[in-house]
Amino acid sequence: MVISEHDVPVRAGRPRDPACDAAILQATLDLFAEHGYSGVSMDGVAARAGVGKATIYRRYSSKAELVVEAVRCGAQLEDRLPDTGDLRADLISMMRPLLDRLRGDDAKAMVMFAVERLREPELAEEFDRSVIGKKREHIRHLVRSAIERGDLPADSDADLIAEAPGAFLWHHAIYNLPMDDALLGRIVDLVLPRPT
Amino acid sequence: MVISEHDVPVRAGRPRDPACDAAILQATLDLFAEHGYSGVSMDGVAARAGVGKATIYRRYSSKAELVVEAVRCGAQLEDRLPDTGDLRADLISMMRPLLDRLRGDDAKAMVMFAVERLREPELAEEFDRSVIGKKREHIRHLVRSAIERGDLPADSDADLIAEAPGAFLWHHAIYNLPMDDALLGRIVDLVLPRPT
Amino acid sequence: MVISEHDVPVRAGRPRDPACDAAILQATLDLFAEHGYSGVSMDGVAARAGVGKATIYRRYSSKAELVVEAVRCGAQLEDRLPDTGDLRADLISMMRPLLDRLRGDDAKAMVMFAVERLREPELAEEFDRSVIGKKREHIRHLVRSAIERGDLPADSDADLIAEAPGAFLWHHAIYNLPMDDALLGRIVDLVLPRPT
Amino acid sequence: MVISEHDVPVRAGRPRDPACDAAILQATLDLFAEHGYSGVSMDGVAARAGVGKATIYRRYSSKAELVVEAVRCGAQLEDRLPDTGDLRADLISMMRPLLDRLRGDDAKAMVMFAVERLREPELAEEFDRSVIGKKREHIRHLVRSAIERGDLPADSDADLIAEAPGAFLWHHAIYNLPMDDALLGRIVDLVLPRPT
DNA sequence: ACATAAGCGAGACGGTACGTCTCGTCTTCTG
DNA sequence: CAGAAGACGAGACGTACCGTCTCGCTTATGT
Repeated sequence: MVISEHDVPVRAGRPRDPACDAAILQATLDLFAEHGYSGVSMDGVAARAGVGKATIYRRYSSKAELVVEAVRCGAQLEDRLPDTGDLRADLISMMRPLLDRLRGDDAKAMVMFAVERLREPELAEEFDRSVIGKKREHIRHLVRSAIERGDLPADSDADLIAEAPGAFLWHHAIYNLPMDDALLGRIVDLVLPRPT
Repeated sequence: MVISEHDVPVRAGRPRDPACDAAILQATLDLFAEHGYSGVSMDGVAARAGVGKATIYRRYSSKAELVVEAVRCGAQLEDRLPDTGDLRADLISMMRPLLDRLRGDDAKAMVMFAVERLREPELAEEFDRSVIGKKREHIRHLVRSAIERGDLPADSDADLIAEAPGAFLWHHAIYNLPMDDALLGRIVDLVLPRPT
Repeated sequence: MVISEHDVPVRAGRPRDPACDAAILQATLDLFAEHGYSGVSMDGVAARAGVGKATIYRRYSSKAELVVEAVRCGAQLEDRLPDTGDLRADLISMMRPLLDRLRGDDAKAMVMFAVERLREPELAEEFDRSVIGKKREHIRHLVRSAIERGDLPADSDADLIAEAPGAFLWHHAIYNLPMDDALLGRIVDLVLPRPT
Repeated sequence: MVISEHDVPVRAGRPRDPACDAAILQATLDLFAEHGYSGVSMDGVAARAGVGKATIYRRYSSKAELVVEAVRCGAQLEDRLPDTGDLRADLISMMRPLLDRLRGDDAKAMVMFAVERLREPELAEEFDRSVIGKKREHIRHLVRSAIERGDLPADSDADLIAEAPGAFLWHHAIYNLPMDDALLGRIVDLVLPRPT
């Protein structure tokens, strides 16, 4: 029996040092958190990571790409998709992790990531498909289920409701509007009919 | 006899050349639309406008300020702030120009501006103060008036309603969701109680 | 009467700062003398001269060009061309300044200059015509005069004798052979018949 | 039983590949002739020779050493050192190969090598020790022998005569002076007393 | 009427970051 | 173990840009 040798192409030469990967990303995240995007300099990252500049450019072809990747990796964007039958609760529990991140230390990083998403079409597609898309589709599914159950009027605008969580949370994050815990409730109150 | 010394301060010496103002802003807008914020360079603007750099810095104290002003002026963001007493109509009429621009040829520039706003903290403050702030405040005023008139329940979330137009429109623009004329109606339908 | 305004083209803009010219050349010479060609770095020159790198590159398009020019200017290559009727004395007095320079602190710089001469054909022509050429031609003239006077045999190889001073001195300098005062006498003794 | 451990040290393991030696030197010479010393890069040599960089550094400890060796081997600078008892003939026969090379296709490489020798101190030492030194010393030996034989006056300047061939030939090559066959005779005629 | 204050085009200046390149070493895998 | 491939730390190179600063000239005002 032959093991498929195409899966890992067995690259010749010395393999990339994983410790460098980590050091670079960590240094980038640190500098980014401390001084913002323009405060990240390649020489700075290299120095802080104890790494040559070439070692960075071997992995990322530009500062923008480096920062995006650092943030993406640093902020593990994987969420659960709940479906309990209680639309309000499901929506709130889906919004919660995003709210937390947009409120925490990673906020800048998150926003930065959203920014680069727009500058790199490929990144956008990948991101939308794998992260945003699923959540949006799941919310649409939840809303339609609620309509079928009779919890929501038949003429509810499922599509627009599905956009509301992302739209409001990002909007608040971007414009530095208050991001307290009550916000989630206010959002569902606004876009869903009050339960009688 | 009264000398109006406040209106136009009657500066001595040669007055600023209005043609320069126009040339500078136009060159800035062109470069911004073509290459984004970082593609705008002061030397580039000066060259394209046929103007010395000092002439630019005499008007704007930094690149961020210049770009903000250029986009603001170029996109005519000084919209009318209607107050007819019909909240639905007022909201729709306030959203219309933004929708049109986000749909039109300037869409790219608008989105890029929003993007760059996030990359450069200096840009963000400028933008928020001069562009966003007034509209948001006006919508809040409209909603509160509607509540006072009894057109809206007393417990309506005026603040959140005021965010809805911007939040949804930008969200749709950024994620390439449909931007048809019906969108405006759907938004107000979602966040305002249906008129009985 | 109209002064011809074409002579000095009245360049627009701020004129180059002569203090920078001086500072740059001096810093270059210093570093070159201390650490050799590879010890000259553009950042180092800039720092030592208290000048931005752009200010250097505005004047010299590369490190090589900068160093050549620094050496050329620093080592004022203008010599007298004596003609006393005493060939031995004339030759020695023509060799003396070159010997001194090749022996002194500028030695490295001189050699360096000779090197760059070979790398840049244009520089070579200019140099040969204005500096080397004249001296070589003058020596040929002196030798021919000596032959006419009968101080030298009629079949003397004037051309080769004219090369001897340069050939030997540079050879000694390049190969770190002794450059004492006696050398000049030894050279003329070798290539000129001993006076009886 | 005696094991000859001195002649070929009988190294354990795989022996060095002679094909690598050749490929490395050839690639180095090619690059050197085409782009000069600074145009030779270790990565470039490795790529062109189809060889790993370690394979080069196992043979030569630095770029300077590699280039020196390449030029020395390529130009076959290990000339014979004749000693026939006829000083004129010996000198001419020692100059001949250098003249030929300085006239031939390798002229550029030779001159460039001499040039680069001066730019990189490391190069200079290598070159002088291994190439120049031996020949100079041999000529000195020949001249002293001629003096002992009485073919040359006792007060002849052996050291300076020993420099003449190199000094004049390189001087002519560098300054594009005529390099015809007669040159060799003219040089010995100038620095050696005519045979009566 | 003419000095003076300011605007203007051009471009030099100090500083800083970028992205590329090379050197000489180190690390892996294959023959 | 040699060799091919190539990653690694260090650091110089030459470019681009920012925001400031001179130049020499032009244009209004105000006395």
